[in-house]
Amino acid sequence: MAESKSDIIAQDIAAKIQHHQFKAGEFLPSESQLTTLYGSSRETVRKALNQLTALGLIQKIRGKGSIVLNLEKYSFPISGISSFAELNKSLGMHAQTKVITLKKMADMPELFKEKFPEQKKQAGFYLERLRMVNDEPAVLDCDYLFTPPINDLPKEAAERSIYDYIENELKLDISYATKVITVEKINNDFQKLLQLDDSLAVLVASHNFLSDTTLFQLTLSFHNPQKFKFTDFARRQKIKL
Amino acid sequence: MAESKSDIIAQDIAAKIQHHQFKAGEFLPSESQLTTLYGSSRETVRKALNQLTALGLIQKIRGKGSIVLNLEKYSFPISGISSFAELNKSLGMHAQTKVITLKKMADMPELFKEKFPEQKKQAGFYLERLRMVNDEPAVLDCDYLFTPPINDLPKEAAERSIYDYIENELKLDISYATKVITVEKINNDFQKLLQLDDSLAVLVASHNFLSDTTLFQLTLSFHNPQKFKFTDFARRQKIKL
DNA sequence: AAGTGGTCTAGACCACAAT
DNA sequence: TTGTGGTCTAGACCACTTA
Repeated sequence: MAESKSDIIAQDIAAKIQHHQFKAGEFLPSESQLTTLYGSSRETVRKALNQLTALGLIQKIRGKGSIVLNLEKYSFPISGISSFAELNKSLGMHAQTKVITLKKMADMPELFKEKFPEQKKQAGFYLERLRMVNDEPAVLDCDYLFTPPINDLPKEAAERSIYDYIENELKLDISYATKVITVEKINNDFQKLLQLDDSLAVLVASHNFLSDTTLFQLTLSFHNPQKFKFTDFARRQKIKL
Repeated sequence: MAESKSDIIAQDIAAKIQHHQFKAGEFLPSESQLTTLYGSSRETVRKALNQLTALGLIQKIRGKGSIVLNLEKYSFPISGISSFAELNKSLGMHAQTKVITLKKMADMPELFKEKFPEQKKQAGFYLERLRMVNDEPAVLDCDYLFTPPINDLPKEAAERSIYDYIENELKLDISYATKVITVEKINNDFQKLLQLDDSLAVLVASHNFLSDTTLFQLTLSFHNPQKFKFTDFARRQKIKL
């Protein structure tokens, strides 16, 4: 992946925090110590530490040092764009994916036209998957992947991880996403699939982009409200918008 | 405030994007141009651009330039720790805050003990506020502010903005927060206050910290599900956790 | 006074895009 | 080849904490 030196340092320190080699509440080695430890310049070390700060792994305190934050205590943040497959791996849940629909279409299905009215007609793949956690339906994921740049989508990729397929097979660079979380009424079919008593579900709607700003995927995730949990780590904004 | 040079540059460019002086889909001046424009080194300009990248205002493309992203199109992200008062200002909604309860306590109310069972007994201020948007109840905010470091909390501050009070009067440095969003049943009192037909509400529970990692505030925000909307901008994670 | 993080600089070299 | 962003460096100076 051509990782930079600062990424490697960040990765290494992150792993050591995860494995409690650096413990919560304690200080990391000082920047000058890390500089000699990793054989790099101070700015490079600082770049790595800034990544960890943004993730909520550490907090830097001027004059004192970088303290390791207690993640587990406040429910660990799952931010960034994470796919379902990746989520399972990092948490250790018994999860399963059932592909309900996978088909090529000349235009988006009605559901997407309704939820994303600003989108123009475009060919793509429609994918519907039910996510089971501990053998109970938890999430219904509906994806629409635009056909350029996604020209093919094998069923195996849909069952395993489309992000892995897109990044490693198609060599596309997934970069960022905008997400909107709301509570909505859903249709009977979906209600049955999710085995809900009520018609209300949590909807996470997202636009997903490549690094060249191409919109390549729209997603509608319908969550069982009882099982829905979204955690976030946020730093106070310096820049006023 | 002691703003750094890179913060000023970031602020300035952000403002120009907001005012459409730099338009969505177009490129910013190149880094070397910005360097001469702001009379700073390239690394300082890059630091500013990195902030804008993290916020989702721009996307950098190697060999081409930094492109301004279209925020409005995909519902503008309100991330970071934002207070209700600040939110109103940046969006332009007619909003109002009614203080229902404000009292000093020797220990947390039952509701907080239930939702934050890991917390020990500690004195503080309990604050209950109803947020009205367009004259309809939208959010019920319940706060518990620990008494060190919050030793006093005037009613005016609660009505206006406790964050403004904490930062500008008490001179404390609010730094980060962890948030968890779930859907929960609420009690009858809250249901009436929010004028809900159903007993389900969206709960945003947060731990709020100062820059020295002190936990100073717990918040339980109960949202009317019909009016709830949470938007997020997320970049793909390089570091695996 | 010594150690820590915060900021800024000037310059170097690389990778990629456009021509 | 030229211009763009990506990374790294060595050094400087400042602000804060601790002793």
